[in-house]
Amino acid sequence: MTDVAKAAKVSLQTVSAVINGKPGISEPTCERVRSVIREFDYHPNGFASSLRARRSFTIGVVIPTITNPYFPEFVRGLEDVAHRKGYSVFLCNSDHDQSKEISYLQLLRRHQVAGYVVAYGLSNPQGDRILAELAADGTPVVTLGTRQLHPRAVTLLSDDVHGTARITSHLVRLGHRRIGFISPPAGGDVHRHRLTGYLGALEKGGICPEPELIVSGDFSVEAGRRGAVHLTNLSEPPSAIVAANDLVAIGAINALRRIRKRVPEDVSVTGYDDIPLARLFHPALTTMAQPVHEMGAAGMRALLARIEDPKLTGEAIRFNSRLLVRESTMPPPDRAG
Amino acid sequence: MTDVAKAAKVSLQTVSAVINGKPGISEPTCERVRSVIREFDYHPNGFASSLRARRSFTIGVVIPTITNPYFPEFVRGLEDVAHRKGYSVFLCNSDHDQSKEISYLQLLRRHQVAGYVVAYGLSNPQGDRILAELAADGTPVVTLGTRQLHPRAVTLLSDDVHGTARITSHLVRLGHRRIGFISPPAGGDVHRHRLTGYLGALEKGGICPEPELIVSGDFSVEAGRRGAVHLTNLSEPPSAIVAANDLVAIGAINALRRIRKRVPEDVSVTGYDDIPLARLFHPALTTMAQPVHEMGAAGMRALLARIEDPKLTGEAIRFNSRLLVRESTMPPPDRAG
DNA sequence: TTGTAGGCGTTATCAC
DNA sequence: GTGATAACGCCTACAA
Repeated sequence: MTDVAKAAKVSLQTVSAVINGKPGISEPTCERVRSVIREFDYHPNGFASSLRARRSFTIGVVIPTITNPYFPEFVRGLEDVAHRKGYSVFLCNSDHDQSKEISYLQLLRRHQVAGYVVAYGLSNPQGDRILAELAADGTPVVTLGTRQLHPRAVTLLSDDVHGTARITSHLVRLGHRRIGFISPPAGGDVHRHRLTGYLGALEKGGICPEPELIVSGDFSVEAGRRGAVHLTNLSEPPSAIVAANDLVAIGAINALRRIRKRVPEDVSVTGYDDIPLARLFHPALTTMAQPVHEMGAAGMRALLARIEDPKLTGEAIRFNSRLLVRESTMPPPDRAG
Repeated sequence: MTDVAKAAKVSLQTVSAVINGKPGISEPTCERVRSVIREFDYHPNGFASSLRARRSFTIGVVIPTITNPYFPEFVRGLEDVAHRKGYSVFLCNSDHDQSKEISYLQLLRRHQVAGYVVAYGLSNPQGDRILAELAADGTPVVTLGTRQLHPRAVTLLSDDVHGTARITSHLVRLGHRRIGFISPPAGGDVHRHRLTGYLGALEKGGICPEPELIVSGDFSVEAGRRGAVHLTNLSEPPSAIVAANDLVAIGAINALRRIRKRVPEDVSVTGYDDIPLARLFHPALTTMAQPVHEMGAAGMRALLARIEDPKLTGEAIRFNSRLLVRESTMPPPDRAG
């Protein structure tokens, strides 16, 4: 920068002003500086400026895994608004690994990111503590999850209880009485909420829940496979399966097909999330659509608002999911069920 | 850090040495410093250290869109090895937008990333120039694409010509004579290579290519839909379709299903890439599997090697794709064709 | 508008 | 092992 200033015969501060588009520089000077910058192929050093300014324009984002198509959509939502406001996103995959999540959080802290977005930090006490500390210190924090970590943090809440109740009820109304449930990872809040919704819907339909119909899983295709196999091996297999998400549903349908069960004729299967491929799948998935992209966008808007104005308090933003009835569900083969 | 040094009654440099795990510090001192760090809840400032050390441990990665499941796999490959060596990844979605790609490249340069990985910078002259400059200056650059940008850059090459020839030949051997082609974005190298492969396979099979069977598209589901509709509306529709990738194939199959064409009974469809869902789809996709994760891992290994030893020269790493015959292809309905 | 001085939090380089 | 001291590249002030 010093060289540029010399070559353009202006002061250092003028160069700085030109680079940062500050007012008070005459047009010809401005142009001359710019041309020298091009000529020297000069590029400002972000470290130095962030160090000095004590602020950065990058947002740290931690998600479990970019490999579940749900998250790319969410990240796009975040990015779209961040980029529009001149911020960029530092994305980290925790891979459902608590220690990795923590090490990324520390990495982000070293990078002095301006704010944090953490999606489904799966009941990680240490990680939660770090985030709560951060929030307490006034660093803007947004979480995608089930509960508010700290009064100053923003939480993106999805209506898991209601959503699961909704899709289970859809099955009940169709006439299903034995409805299997492949659950989210045990121990997490999502698991608890979803289970509550499922049980509530059964109760409302006058169906007595059977423990053997509830199989524990996670959010992977593999969990869907295993769950479906397990459920069909029951002496009295279910006529419908509520899967933890679309990936699980796809895994379940796949396993079912292998053992010559037709979906939905023999057994209905529901997903959750409405990933882009859900409607393209065959059979197209009946699922609860979450406004993922919008959740990301709203989360980033809330985060940036708090970066610009640190006095803003925390809040919980609720998002409603929508039941999408497609091809993977129908009345049970035996309506007498 | 100064505070920590004072409180632990040691010199600044000792604290620095402890943080960076440098040798030459006695165990008790080390422990004392660490405990003070914890007590103060001190966190090193990455800007300052990168500024001073003139190096950073982050790698800039630019991909077209995280929304195509091909890229998450690639990114995971990159990340897995980067993380293992203490580097982190700064991920940017160019969204197939040239100006966005350039602005991200500049952003990364400001962030002084230690190296660049750019995937399919789709024939962006300005972007190519920036990368070539970077490579010329000795900054490690890895591209995933079709040609080497600069003798010092590393290029991850996939065998598009051969791969497309391979999968087209598969269709020819099955007895197909009219084979549609939904192409990658026109004008790009991938387009040219794939087309070459397709035409070569036809020629080898003694089939005269028909321009009307070649429809231009891109890498989206929508392109598959449009392409399939267009092809089936031909007076003599093809009995098989070679799609640009799995997403396109899925779009095509979907459109076909809507107009009551069965896949593969009425028309065979092939994909490319073998995204995770390809084998789960119904019908499971016949496709060319690219070793995407390995490509990412190898790319990052090559990049880190060049960061550690700048004298290393560029190279081209070739990856072979594998034909995976699954359910979406079979002989044409009318073998007389 | 310009020049100069000082400091952001580290690390490198000395001599001790 | 330690303690000073000088950068790293940029920004803010303040006086000119």
